[in-house]
Amino acid sequence: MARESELLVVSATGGEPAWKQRAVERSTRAAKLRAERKVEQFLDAAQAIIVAKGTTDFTVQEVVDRSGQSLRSFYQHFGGKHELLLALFEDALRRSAEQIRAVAGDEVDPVVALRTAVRLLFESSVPDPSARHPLFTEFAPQLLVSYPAEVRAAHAPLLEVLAEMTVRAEAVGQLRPSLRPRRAAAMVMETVMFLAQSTAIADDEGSHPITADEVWDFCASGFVAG
Amino acid sequence: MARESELLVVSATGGEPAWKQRAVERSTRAAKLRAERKVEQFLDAAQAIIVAKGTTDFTVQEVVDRSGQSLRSFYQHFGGKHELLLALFEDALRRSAEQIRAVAGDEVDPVVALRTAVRLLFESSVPDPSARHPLFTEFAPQLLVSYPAEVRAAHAPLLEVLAEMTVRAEAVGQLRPSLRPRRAAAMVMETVMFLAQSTAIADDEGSHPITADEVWDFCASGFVAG
DNA sequence: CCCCTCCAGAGAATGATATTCTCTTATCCT
DNA sequence: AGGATAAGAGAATATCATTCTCTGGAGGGG
Repeated sequence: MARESELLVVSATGGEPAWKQRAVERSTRAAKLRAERKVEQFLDAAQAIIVAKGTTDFTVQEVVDRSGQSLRSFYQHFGGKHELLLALFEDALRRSAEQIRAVAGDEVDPVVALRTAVRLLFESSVPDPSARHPLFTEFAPQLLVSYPAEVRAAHAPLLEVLAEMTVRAEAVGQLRPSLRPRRAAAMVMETVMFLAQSTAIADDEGSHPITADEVWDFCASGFVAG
Repeated sequence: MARESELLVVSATGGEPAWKQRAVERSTRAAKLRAERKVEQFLDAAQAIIVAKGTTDFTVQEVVDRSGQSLRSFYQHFGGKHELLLALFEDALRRSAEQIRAVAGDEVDPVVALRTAVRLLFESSVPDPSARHPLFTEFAPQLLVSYPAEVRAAHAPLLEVLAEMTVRAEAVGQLRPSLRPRRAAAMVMETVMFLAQSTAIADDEGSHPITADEVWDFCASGFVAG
């Protein structure tokens, strides 16, 4: 078996022999590229299905069919449907964070930046059948109960953007003194996303449909000093 | 057939004959009682399973077995599993509303009452494996996407309690002027429940676990005048 | 008292999905 | 080229929810 000589070489060089490292690296890189391509095909297919059906109630089979690949391959790249959803969710949140940073990143007044961020986030999070921004919040709740850690990880980029803003706000004395800035950012993020979600429960009679401005108003007077 | 003479009698008396009305009434009342007993057995069984397993991922079969009844009967009393969940959810929220009213109902200062309400609601909503208060919020998200109207209805009693408080707060000038009181109550309710939910996503490293006081603090400075 | 109807128990049948397995074919690396 | 590895096709399995069929029993009307 090669295993033994490998071990000997390893102990001689303190690692893998260079050629092997290179080979493995090349091999894994190629494999990784292939895998990434495949994964993206699955993600694209799922995304397309979601916008087409306006819901996240798709079957794995649909994704497989649409991506022109096989179940076999799907389960080779994803631990299960939940990983696909998580990937989509993560991606959507990452893009949302980027968008926010792009639009509000160089605003000098941190409170103004936060207002922009809250509005954008709210609008991205409201379950809107118009496809521009994928309705990624619809499945977040389900994931939240089953995979809290992963959801937390997915939230990270967004939390980062908001935290930068609340930190700046604190620095210029615009944050209510008793609040830790990151804590405030987390609460704002979750509040905005969840309130956007909750618009689903109340757009029948004229009473409810909460707006981005209301949400901002509600959050803001919770953490803006004064 | 009896049908024809029934119709004659009906047209003669402007309704059912009294004996028949009574009989039907007695019969339907008995049936209703039986149905209620059955329904409660199912609800109790489900409740017990939830606290036993610490999750809402039970099967209908488990509920049926535990309640000592039959699938047949289950679907005779519930339109589906979701109705069972909804019933449980509704019940839990109703009880929570009652509890809040009992504890904070005769507090003169509406802001103090609201603080009590927020704390109680938060503590009832946090997914805590300790069984005292059933962890009813876990399945709310799933229901929210599928049965928004029913969820809205389930929220009603709680919303009512909070709305009474915000209305009183407004009356004594303790509510931020730009906020409509019922709107504020809705946002507070949803924020508290959702933030309690979100504690699930972050109780690993020492950073997160949000407390009831923090949530109160966050909400309060959003709607208390000044 | 007997029959008849309706309720409900037991559990098999169905249907939808996720997940795994088997066999075979294509692809890539050395 | 040759061997490993990925991947396609799709059957098999597992898990549930939901429905169906058959059956027994209890209560009420004749």
